[in-house]
Amino acid sequence: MGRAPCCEKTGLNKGPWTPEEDKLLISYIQKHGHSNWRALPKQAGLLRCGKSCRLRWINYLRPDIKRGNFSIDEEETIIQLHEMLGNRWSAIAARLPGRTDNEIKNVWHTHLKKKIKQKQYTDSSQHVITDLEQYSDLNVSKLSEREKSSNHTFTGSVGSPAGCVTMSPQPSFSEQSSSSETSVAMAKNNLDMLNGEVTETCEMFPVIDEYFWSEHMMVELTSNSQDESQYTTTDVEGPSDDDCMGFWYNLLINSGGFQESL
DNA sequence: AACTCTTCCAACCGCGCGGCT
DNA sequence: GAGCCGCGCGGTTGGAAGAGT
Repeated sequence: MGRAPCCEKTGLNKGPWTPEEDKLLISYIQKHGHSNWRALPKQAGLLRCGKSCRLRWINYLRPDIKRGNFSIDEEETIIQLHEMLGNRWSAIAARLPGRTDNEIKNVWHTHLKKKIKQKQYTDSSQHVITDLEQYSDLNVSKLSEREKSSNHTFTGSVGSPAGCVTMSPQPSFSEQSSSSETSVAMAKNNLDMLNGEVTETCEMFPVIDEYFWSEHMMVELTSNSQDESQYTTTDVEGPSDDDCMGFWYNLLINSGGFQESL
């Protein structure tokens, strides 16, 4: 049996707060404070659960909330604090007066993460190509053969072992090796997989994508991969399809892969 | 103008922790 | 020590708004 719900759900409002509800909550807290969130909605005449009231107050109605866009300084502070503290949003919020953990979390996921990825992409793209040069026997034509024989399309992230259909949870960039070992290991795993030495799902090798250029960069290698138009990207945040394809070609050309196809 | 896609953010959900009995 | 309860946290989601076609 699971844990009992935090409040009686039936008959309670959910979703966006109305101005009337806001008024009720503000005036109640101004008069009585919020010593007991669970009892508060009833006493304030609100058809909400205590948890919802607390969230509304903390994230939106509190008088010391600073609204509006984050300044550059605030963004840099968040990035620095995130490096130190990780996803401890409340701890980060405690160091940014007027900002809430929820707001910081949202800003991180919508703006800052991309910003960092973009920077890391610029910084790291060159060494990955160099690493793959060392693994120039990665022969992607084997992939085409396997695709033909298995009659299906391999889909994988750039940098992940080819044919890796199931994406495993990704370590954060800080947890990944930033050295050449990672990309060489990935390239080796590609080859091993093509040689049938590993299974098609892979758990151990991190992909470049998450903190490399975008969160969900996927490159589909279709069975007739000679056709340039068959390289497509989906759910891309960041570089355009053209950018991705250019980069992908660079990887293959530099690593000696796809020479037959090209 | 109409439709689709993407982005953003307020709000929800489930879990863990600590205090109390 | 066990069980309950309330609170706080972090992850996730739904839908509105904006951008693109």
